[in-house]
Amino acid sequence: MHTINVKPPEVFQALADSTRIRIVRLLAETREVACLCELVDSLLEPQYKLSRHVKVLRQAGLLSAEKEGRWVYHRLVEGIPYLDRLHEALKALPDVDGSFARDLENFRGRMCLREAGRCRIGIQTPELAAGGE
Amino acid sequence: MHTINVKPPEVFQALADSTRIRIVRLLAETREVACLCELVDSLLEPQYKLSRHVKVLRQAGLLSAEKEGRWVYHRLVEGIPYLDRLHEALKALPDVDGSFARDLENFRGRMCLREAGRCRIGIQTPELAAGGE
DNA sequence: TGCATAGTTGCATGTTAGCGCATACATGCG
DNA sequence: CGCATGTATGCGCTAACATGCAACTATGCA
Repeated sequence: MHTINVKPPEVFQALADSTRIRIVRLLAETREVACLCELVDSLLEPQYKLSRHVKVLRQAGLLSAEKEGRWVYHRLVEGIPYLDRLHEALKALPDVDGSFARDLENFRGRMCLREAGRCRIGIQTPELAAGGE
Repeated sequence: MHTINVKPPEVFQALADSTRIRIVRLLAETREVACLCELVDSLLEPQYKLSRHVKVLRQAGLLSAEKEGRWVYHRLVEGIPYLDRLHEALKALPDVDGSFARDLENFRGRMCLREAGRCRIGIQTPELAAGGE
């Protein structure tokens, strides 16, 4: 079910967007699993937007998704040599304006709201649930 | 003169094209320097096309160029952590259809035509010099 | 069974990107 | 100087992409 066919341009194309880089970078740095609403509260981007970006990453073979009740948890696909090295490259990216540090801080704070290791609340910034800021 | 400002999306965008991946992969694998006509004869793509792609890679900070008479030699930018890891990722890419092996073979063959380590001939496939195949 | 909520997706739109063609620029040689 | 040759680029076209809006699906709880 997972990427048997590797299309390099598609993989890099998937990372050719700042929002998608933020998502992957967050998951690469923390090696965590995250549902969509946790990503929304971390990146402070509209839900439909992140939903679509996550889909692109999944289709490129970078992420895998696992449904759990109403929530869908996303994680990095690991164990594939060129992907693992790509993650290393992402972790080595500089954070000139500190925007990634902010994402990371939001994410860690959001993780604290989990119960029994799972997300039990929804989006905490309502105006992002349907778009707009 | 070199990339002081790092824009991650731009870097990955530069690799989000099969032709550009072929170029970078060739240079990463061989750690060689190559002029444009050598790339044309290796990838068998029109000259104007590779010229433009090389420009994109240069602007993204992945390649550096050095003019030498009529020839312009291109090389990988090395020594920057996230770029070096990106090269590792590229070298770890699978070559399912053997197309990269072909590029590599063409490239090595073309290198044999150098005199004193420099390219002294032009494009050997005339129909590619101005485009068309 | 009905509602709230997590997540997905069709549509319209503005923007960007790659390509082929032709042409222009730059350098070296006779 | 003028031509041959390696390289770069403006133009027009077409296709792909990111986004906002709104509607839709899916799951759990009262």
